[in-house]
Amino acid sequence: MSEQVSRELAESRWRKLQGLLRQRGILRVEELAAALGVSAATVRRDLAALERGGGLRRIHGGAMAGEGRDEEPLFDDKTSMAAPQKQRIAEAALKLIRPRDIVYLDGGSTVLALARLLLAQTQLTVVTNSLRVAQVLSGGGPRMILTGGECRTLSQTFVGPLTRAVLEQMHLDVAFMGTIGVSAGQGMTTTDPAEAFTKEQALARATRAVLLADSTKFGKTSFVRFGAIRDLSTVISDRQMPAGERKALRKAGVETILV
Amino acid sequence: MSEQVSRELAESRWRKLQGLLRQRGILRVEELAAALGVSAATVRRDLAALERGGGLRRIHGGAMAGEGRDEEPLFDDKTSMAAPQKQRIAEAALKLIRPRDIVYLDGGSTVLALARLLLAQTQLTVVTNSLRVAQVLSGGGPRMILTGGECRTLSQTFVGPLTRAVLEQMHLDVAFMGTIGVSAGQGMTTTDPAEAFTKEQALARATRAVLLADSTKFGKTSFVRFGAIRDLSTVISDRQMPAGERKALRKAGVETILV
DNA sequence: GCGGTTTTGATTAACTATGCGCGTTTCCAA
DNA sequence: TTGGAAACGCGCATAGTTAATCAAAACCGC
Repeated sequence: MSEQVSRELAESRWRKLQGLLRQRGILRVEELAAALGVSAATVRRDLAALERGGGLRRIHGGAMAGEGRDEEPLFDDKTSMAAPQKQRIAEAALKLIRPRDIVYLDGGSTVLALARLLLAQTQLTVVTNSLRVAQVLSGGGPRMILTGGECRTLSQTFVGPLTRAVLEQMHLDVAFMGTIGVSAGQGMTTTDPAEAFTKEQALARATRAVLLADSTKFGKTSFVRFGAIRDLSTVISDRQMPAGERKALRKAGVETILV
Repeated sequence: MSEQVSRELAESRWRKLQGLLRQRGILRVEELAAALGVSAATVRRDLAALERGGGLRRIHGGAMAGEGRDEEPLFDDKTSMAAPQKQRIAEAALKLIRPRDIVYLDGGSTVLALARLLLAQTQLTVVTNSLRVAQVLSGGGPRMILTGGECRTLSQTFVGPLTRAVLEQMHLDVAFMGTIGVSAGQGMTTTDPAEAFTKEQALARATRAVLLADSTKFGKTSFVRFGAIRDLSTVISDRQMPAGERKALRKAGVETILV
């Protein structure tokens, strides 16, 4: 170490760190070290300190934002950290948004990636029933309205009659939906009836409905159905999407974007 | 030392120092020394004095602006333990809750401390308009219902007509409220009209209303009033609470608990 | 001016934060 | 299940920061 005249203060580094985490959701130690200009050891120490404070969760190889858990089979670190196609799907979805739209964001990790991209927007209004989306957007960016309702622990979303009552009063320009499974025959399906009911409400209130579903979701069927293929305006997926499903979408008049 | 006649008085230096800090948020000791034209030793002495006064926080290598604005103490074990009386107030509040109550939790850091204590309960229903309370309770514990509405960035709470519509449908057994200021003459006051409106809704829907306010809140008046002393059933504070205020509470028939 | 007090600046010893090396743990894919 | 690679945590060395001490300068009432 020769001469680091004005080294950064630890507190301000923590701020940056938390900011980065909020923005990106999940980051590896090496990325943080590079972004902050310190060694990996220091990043680990910072993470340990901040974790004690409760502002983030550490995982092997990095850290993730927020206290919210991940619904799905406990994301294993590497797949979710990489998750490049979810990111690309989110970026494609961003292009479907017009400056002053009222946007609905459903739960699910792909939609969450879109939420992070919306942090930079300020003219938008975002409506959501997802606690994790709310956390991401709570610091600023677009106007954010949460539907409220009863909290479903597993998915970290709000559902039930109160949610319905709030959604009924709204008009949505475009709704971005996630799903557990989707197929030409069964439509979209998810695990929980209350969740499905809320999703249907959102679909019904929206002028355009966009499904964000990576290719692994196709052909899968879960427990409860929440709408048919023809309710959708657009589907965004990746190129591994089965050809048969794609054909069915075209037949139903649904635009398909592959990234 | 051939100094000028008009040597700077310590007090005016303090004012400059605090001004700089507010402006920049975070500064290192050496920068301050240069800006003020004194030695680093003097700056440290000043910082130590001002920290005792509470106007700022010292950190290794410098100082950062105090909690002049909203409190978001940037989770750090050192700072979070800086409020033992808030913890004690929260513990006293816990005793007022009965097993199957429907509990409303307002925003504010003291109420947040109570939320953490409720994590162990499972029979309760918690209603809140605070995103941070929702985060704390999202992992489990009591049934949690969020009111929804538009997100106020500064306080991380949800307010507005949607919030009202949801609250209107509810009955609450006990509401735990925070406040910016409270006094016998002015009642409770807060900074934002929409926030105040939501607080009034909650007060109106609750059988019992409990104010959690450490002694520094008494005698303070903020911008918008949200209810009178007599709307409260109980006030929980610490022993430094002014005697005059206490007398006024007794006169209004409000129970007072000091921890 | 003159002692006594207060404030400031310099010096130094103790402390804290950081980076690096190394042994241990965790993860993942044969 | 097991082997290898990546990630982790700990100890140590170092540089930067702080608190303690002391002396000089400024202030103050007389």
